[in-house]
Amino acid sequence: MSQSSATVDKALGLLDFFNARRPSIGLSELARMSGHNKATALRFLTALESRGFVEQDPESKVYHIGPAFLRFAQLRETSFPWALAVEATLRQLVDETEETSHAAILAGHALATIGQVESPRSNRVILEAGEALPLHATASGLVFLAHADARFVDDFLQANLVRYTDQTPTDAAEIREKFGAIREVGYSRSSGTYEDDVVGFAAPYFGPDGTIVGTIAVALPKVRAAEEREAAIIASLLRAAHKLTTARGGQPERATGDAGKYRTHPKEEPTDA
Amino acid sequence: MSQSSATVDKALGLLDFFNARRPSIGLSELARMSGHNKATALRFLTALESRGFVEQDPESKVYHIGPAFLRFAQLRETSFPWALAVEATLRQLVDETEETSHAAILAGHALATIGQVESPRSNRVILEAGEALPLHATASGLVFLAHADARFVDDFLQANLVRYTDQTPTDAAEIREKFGAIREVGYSRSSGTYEDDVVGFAAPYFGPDGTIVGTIAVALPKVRAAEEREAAIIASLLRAAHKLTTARGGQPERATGDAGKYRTHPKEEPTDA
DNA sequence: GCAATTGGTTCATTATTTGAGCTATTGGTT
DNA sequence: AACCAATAGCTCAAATAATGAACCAATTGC
Repeated sequence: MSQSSATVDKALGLLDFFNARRPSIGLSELARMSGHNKATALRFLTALESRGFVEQDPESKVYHIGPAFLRFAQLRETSFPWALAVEATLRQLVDETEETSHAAILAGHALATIGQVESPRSNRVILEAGEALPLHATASGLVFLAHADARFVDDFLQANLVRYTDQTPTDAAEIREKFGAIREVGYSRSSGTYEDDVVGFAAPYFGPDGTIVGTIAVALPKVRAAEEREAAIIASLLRAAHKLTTARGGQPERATGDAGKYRTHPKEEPTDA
Repeated sequence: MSQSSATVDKALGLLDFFNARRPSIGLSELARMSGHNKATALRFLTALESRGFVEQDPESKVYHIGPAFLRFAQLRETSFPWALAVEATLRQLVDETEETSHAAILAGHALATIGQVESPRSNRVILEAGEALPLHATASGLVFLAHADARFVDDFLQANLVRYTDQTPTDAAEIREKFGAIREVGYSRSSGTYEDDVVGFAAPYFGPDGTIVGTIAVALPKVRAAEEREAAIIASLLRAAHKLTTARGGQPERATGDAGKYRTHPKEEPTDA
């Protein structure tokens, strides 16, 4: 097994408890949420704070996401200016579909939203900015898994699959069954698996070597998901995904693409042979 | 001394080795740069990677800043939407001065650039995006120190002060001497202390409780720093800083998110009384 | 072919993290 | 005012996790 610092991982894990609905968290609360001892949580927070990854309000003592992220996000954008190109594509996709669209790439074991453009309609789906999308409960996640390397999928599916709604699939085998069809048609559709009353479509875009890079998706209120609209949305979506693939010099999918570092078939047989 | 996890701090410190000039680093190289053992560096990188803080190119094996930063930067911006307002102010400042301007806030023990607008002139100063500005060697840093809490200043000045150019002040006492004058006039000027041939002006902006939040600055090639231009630039700069200060007074939501825990004037006298 | 890189792994030694329990402070209730 | 229940933060012995020298295996340049 590949090594990894447990302490560092735990500390970084604290950051995942912050989200748009909960931008500020106190020490005891965070310790309770994360299951760590208060002293431990404090030590982590202090370390994170000294590097600007969290910030503490001097009055209320609560912690929130720090300014260092602005710095590194800038850095990443200048080195690999994706988000901007993605933004343009999303905008066009919204023009065509009139529904909220977003793009994501893999960050750890969930998808990180790297851009979002909202529908012009008043009744629209809104993603929380900076939200981490669960792989098994969203159209984006499923389409990603369907194109990801087998080992990555195995790793992920054996973890606990959170049930967000009655529709959320939590059985690994059941999820695997969808992959074939998704790869076949080039997109995935999900309905109410993450949020009730929301339908999502997602398609993958690929890197130069045919590996999946990320996903682009359209989300709309279930009430607007009439059949003929869906066809049009899917057409636009696939066009947008193709655009992202080629914009990066990517190749439209190899038979079984792999996700990042996870090779489909390593030279040696995997450990558990 | 306040506690903090040494391991976590070391791991996070690795990220500081990435910058615009060096967006990708290999394992051995990073181990050498950071002074850590290869095995240690690898464990840290693996932990960072699993959370999306770094990303590894599957071909070349080099590491670079990961996508998680895009996610958290979005999150921070929605909770504390600064960068956008700052951007507008910067743009106006560049309109008036025709010189590159930028704004920063404290992130750990350096200033994080949260926005930059470049001069329209062909010979202009360009900041590396996502650069961390050293507190002792830049106009922004000095003006920040001049308004920061005494304890914070003590902490910082007793660390090693890197010499970037012949002009870089590295003597703590010498640096302290400037603070009075800076507070007096409301801005700081530096010339060639970080980069040769660059002159910088910086002014502070404050939170609702009078603590310093961040700095706004103008940087120009030394050859253009004629006296009458300087006066105009300073006037514009102070106006811009004032705008940022007042703009934050009418912030919706609770007035959180200031430059860390350091009060300008603590109730008690600082430690070295 | 050889030499010098690289990324990644192993395992005994060592230093670090850990957490129950402590203090101090704040805010709300009677 | 006294009291209670939260909070943030600190201490120190016990347990655990980090560490690093030596070791592969694979490239790369000669």
